[in-house]
Amino acid sequence: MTPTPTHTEGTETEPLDACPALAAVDEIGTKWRLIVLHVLLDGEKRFNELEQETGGSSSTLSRVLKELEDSGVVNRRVEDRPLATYYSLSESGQELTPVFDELKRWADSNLQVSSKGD
Amino acid sequence: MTPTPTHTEGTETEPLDACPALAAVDEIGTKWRLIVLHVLLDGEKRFNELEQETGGSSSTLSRVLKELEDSGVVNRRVEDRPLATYYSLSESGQELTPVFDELKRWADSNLQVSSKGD
DNA sequence: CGGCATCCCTTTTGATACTG
DNA sequence: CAGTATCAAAAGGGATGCCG
Repeated sequence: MTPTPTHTEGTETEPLDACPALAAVDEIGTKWRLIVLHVLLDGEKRFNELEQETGGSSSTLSRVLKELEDSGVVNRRVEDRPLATYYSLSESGQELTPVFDELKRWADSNLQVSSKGD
Repeated sequence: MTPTPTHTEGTETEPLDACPALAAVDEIGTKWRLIVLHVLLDGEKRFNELEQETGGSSSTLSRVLKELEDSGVVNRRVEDRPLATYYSLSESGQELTPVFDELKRWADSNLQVSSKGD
């Protein structure tokens, strides 16, 4: 039965990008972007620090950081004095906090940190 | 995959594996997993429907579905009568709702469906 | 130190074809 | 319809080296 599925809008085109959530997934839904974003939630970091805290290589960081900058979620600030580059979350980037907050909550409830007593 | 944080555990600056959010990213933080999860949030779907609604190929769906089942976020149900397989979110999977809800909210506020024509 | 280019290996994804 | 296997292509990611 159910010849009339209410969810079938009859759209032949994949409205994947038409859905805000999917659009978001497309923008930040990759492992490294999420990792970098998460680290940045802690505050402004230098390229150097990101490498260490994320465990990613410079090439990877360089790429992801640029993607994130392009997406407008990350801000880059160059300091002349000590001559250092600082990365931080932009306004929209910081608004991702609740997302990570819920993710963390979910993980805490449904995932187990497993045996970390190694 | 598996970032394998082989960094020096001597510092407490990179508790990547100790962070639940990162563990979650590791479990569901991939494009296809997020897409499938999102579609499943709409309700129980057949393999067939998932292929069309996600736009993924059978091999990709098959793989991702299995990963999700393995993670315990997706449940598989085989119906004998019409002989059909139904996929749905498990308890933990459904608890991802707030995550996607926040993600959608973020996208709606910070992302714009913008120019999708060109 | 920040960042990029290059080389190269690994993972992901898709097409296609085939089976139950 | 559901699901798998194989193969080839693409993207991801790391190591190294180099330059500002």
